[in-house]
Amino acid sequence: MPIKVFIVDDHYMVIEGIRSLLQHEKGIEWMGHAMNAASCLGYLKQQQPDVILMDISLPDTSGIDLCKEVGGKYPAVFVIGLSTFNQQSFIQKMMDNGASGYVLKNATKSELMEAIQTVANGKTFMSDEVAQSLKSNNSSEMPVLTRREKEVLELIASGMTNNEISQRLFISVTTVDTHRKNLLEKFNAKNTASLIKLSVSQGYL
Amino acid sequence: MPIKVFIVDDHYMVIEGIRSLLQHEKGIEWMGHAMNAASCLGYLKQQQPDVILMDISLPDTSGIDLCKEVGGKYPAVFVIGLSTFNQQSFIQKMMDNGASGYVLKNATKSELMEAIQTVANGKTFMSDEVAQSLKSNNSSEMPVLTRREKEVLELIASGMTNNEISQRLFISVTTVDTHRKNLLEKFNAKNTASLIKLSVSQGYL
DNA sequence: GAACCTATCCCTTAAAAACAGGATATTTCT
DNA sequence: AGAAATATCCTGTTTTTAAGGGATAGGTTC
Repeated sequence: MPIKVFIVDDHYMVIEGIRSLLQHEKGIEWMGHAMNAASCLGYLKQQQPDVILMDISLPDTSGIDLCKEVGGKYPAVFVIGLSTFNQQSFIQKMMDNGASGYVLKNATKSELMEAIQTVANGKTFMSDEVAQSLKSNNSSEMPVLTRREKEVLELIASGMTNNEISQRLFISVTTVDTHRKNLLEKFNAKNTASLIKLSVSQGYL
Repeated sequence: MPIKVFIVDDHYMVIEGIRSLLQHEKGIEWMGHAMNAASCLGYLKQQQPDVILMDISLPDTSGIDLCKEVGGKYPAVFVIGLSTFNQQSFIQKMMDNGASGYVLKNATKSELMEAIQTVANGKTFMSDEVAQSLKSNNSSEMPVLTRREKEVLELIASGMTNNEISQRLFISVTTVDTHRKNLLEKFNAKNTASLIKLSVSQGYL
């Protein structure tokens, strides 16, 4: 029984590439593709593949959120994250949201095949490169932010002062300052400049 | 006479995708691919294609630098920038360095074909989406930074204070402050936070 | 040689952020 | 119900930035 594979990616060339790689593979049944989250969910109402290759960046919802939704509604469908970025932040988020694997877009055919087969069997697959970057950087990376902290962080990045933020959020300046203090601590940042740099590079902004 | 096309991209799936799109196209001669700048330059010593599709992010040199080098050594070879990012910063840099076109990785087959044919005729091609994002964002264009300003910008982002920067660069604190002042003005930023955010998102950091 | 850019330096003042130490509600989870 | 996490608020002090004003010297370009 062949493994049914579906792909969600907004890059036509990547879809085409994967199709050309997998189409004539034994053991793989090519189910088609979607170019955004909505059409993926629409497709899943009709048919369920065994494995979905899912880009993390999609035009409507992010692959990270889509992954969560798919996992909740269709537990039998396994998701493999697909991305250009070998960044622990994205990989971590994707796995936290129920992905069974993560493959970079520079993966070889055999790597991709291995990933699909492994995941279809209910196991977890991660290419060596990815696994390594996760290990090397899992010590103190990626703080967990509260909703409010994220909100404040975004406003800081947009150039607002504590005073302006406090007015926008209807809270006191001292509260904003506390959130700021906590953000600095969570990111282990020395000041605003490094805070913003770190949060952008880790995918928070 | 078919147009000779070569591709430089470190993503196997994209290479595969483009090959599958172009391989059987009339008027296109598929020359092969390179997965990094070095092997691209090596290939060019032997043979010159008419058009190179070039990813902006490569493992060794950036596509932006490679583009410049290719343009200098082989004026008859036209380069089309290829990227996931529809970011004015990259597009601008690529075009400044002599690219004849810019295509996103979600381009359709016909768009890609049009790009190749247009560029092979010595004209410039830009997909609508890209052209639009260039137009929409040319008001707050990319500021031109001096060497010293870039240096200071990086040190600011790393979390150093003016005092620390001045010691590192062996200049006075007031000088650092002036550079900072100029940076804020050039980026039209209100404060450090937005300065860093803008410079990261525009590819300076 | 004049105009222009770059880098350097200086001053002042007010605003903002960092740092240190709290306290008290309100959710949320167990 | 109680613990833990989250959000809120407070009072200080010290350091850092922002924003305003200028000045000088070396280099490049026209």
